[in-house]
Amino acid sequence: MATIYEVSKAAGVSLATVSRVINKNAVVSAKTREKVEQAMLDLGYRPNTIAQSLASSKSNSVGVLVSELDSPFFGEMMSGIETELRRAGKQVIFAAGHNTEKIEKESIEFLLSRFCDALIIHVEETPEEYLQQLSEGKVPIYLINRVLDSMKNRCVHMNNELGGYRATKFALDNGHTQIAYIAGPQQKEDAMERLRGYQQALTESGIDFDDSLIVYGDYSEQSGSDCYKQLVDKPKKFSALICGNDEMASGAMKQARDEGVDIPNDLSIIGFDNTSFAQYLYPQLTTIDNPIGQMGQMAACMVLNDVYGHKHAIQRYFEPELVKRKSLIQYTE
Amino acid sequence: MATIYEVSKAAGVSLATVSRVINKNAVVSAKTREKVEQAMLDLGYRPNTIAQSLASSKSNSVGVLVSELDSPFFGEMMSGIETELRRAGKQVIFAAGHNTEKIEKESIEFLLSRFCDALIIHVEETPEEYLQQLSEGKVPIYLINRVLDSMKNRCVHMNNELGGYRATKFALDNGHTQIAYIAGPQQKEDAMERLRGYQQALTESGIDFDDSLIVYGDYSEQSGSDCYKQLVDKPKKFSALICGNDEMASGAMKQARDEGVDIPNDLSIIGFDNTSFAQYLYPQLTTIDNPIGQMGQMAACMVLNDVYGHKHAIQRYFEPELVKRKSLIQYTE
DNA sequence: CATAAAAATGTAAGCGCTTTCAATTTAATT
DNA sequence: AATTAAATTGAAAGCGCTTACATTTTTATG
Repeated sequence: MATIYEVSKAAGVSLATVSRVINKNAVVSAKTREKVEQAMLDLGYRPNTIAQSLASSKSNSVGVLVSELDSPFFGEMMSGIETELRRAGKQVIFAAGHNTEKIEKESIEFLLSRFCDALIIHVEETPEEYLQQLSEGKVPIYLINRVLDSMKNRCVHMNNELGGYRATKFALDNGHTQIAYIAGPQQKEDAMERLRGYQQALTESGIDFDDSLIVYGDYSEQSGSDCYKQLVDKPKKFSALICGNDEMASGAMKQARDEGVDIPNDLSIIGFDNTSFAQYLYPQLTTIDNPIGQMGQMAACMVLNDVYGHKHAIQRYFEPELVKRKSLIQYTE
Repeated sequence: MATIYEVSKAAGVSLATVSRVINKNAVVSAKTREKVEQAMLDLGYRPNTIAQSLASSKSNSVGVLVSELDSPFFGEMMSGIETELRRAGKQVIFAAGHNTEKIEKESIEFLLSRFCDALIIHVEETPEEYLQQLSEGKVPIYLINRVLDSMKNRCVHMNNELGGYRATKFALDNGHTQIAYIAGPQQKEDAMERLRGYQQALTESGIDFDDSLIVYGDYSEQSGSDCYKQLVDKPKKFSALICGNDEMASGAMKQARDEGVDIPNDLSIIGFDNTSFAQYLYPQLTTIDNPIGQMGQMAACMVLNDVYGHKHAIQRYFEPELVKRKSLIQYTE
């Protein structure tokens, strides 16, 4: 592989000049630029990124921490990030935190030890203080779906409450008034926000919401089934069921069907996230789209702007949209 | 950040000695090792991986090319690879090829330009000649689900034919004799292998297989629905349907249900791959497990052995197992 | 034209590590 | 104790690039 030295020889200029045309950061006369470019072409030269990194103390790589690599949700997020960063010639390093504080921390440290220029992270378990402390370090960190006041301009998030609201509003608009809710875990902020949206929509419609129509799962499919059972055991009836995510919606649908209820004719269901399998369910799941891919892309753009001097338009706040499919129909007595 | 130089000062030894204890590749007396280790601890020293790479011309990173980052199948594969490589402190760089020859090539070049020590790739479109040529280059490449004679010992693959055979055998064992098959695209080798397994199982059971019970899709869910329609339009009846992958199985199930057929009571269905959504389907899909996660892990182990001198046990060949769930039942007249 | 200012280019010192080869210390042997 | 072999250690030359600073060339100005 040709080195910058050979290029400089071939073009009859100095190392520094070649470096300048590579990096386009200092002015080089058109004539010499051409000579150099021709030489690079002739030699099939490609800069050694490692040497560039060492000399410039920029690794041109950004670390990304997700909970799981094999999840439709994080898949979309990774895809959004990778597309944007690769277009800019940056390298992306993914690591998985497996929803464990210890592993999340190790992953962050692994990423840092590889001299990432920035970190984009979506973590559940890492305490705020640690993030805080990290954000004061040399490497800028960007948060997805988590907002710390002290670093607001490096957080991108979605309005979960609005999502819960829109799901509920849609059920109400379709004539449902007895609407049950399977919420995510109470200690998760997003779960509580979604639930608040549900409550708000009901209140707004003048419907007293009834605590007995709310149960709490853990976002897993199994818990969706379990919660459904809890719900039907209660005296209170309902014609629509809103779930804190698509997994639980799937579990609830299965359980309901096993108990002989016809979806959507006997019961309407709405999920949340618009995970890729939502359309594989039967009936196809009406749900709230979580624009996680776009959010990932935005985080990437923020990194590109802040760290590499690009000028992308930035959006830090996203609103979830309703995706109408087949699991909810008009309420009929 | 402390450098190796400061460590050497603190320990009262030379740079070379510190380097030796870091890399554990040359003998250092116990006494000096201790001194150095203490110094590293005191200074919170961590080697600069970039400098290490430049000096050793090893980047300690391996590139991985998948078709999509947001796919359950590749998700599992990536997860298997990442787990194994990170345990070894190696960095993984993922790139997506999007099933396009051009992008696959660009991705490979991107990975190469980042000086990966090895490449693990799962590509569909890249022609054999290019892979061939690549494999003759400096950077070793490892193939998943594709076997080139010239580099057999760097390929890991699964017996697709056996998978098709086992699916079909299971249907036969459950009394089905009229078994339809929705195959993947004819130009894909794995699709044809799976189909061959189907044919072999039938032949072995003394059943003439009937070409009119075989239709070809493109592995997408939509094509599963379409193929199902084609199948029922034909005069030939069938009590079981085997699909070349889970997506098409899902499509077929949907279409069948829309036409009023009850699965599995009227029709049994088997998929292939055991994608994560297979258990979200209703009824839960009986399918053939594709151990893609393990295969990824194995590819990682091979890299670790060949490139970094580890000694992992290697398995290059995998057999797919049947996963019994609820979409196939005993045949009853 | 002479001169100063601006633009372009070159020189050379690192970036933090690995590794070859030589020098030194230690252990083994007679 | 002298000699030799083996085991440790150190010195120094890179790895391929960036960049501060110096130098040269070009352009502008009076």
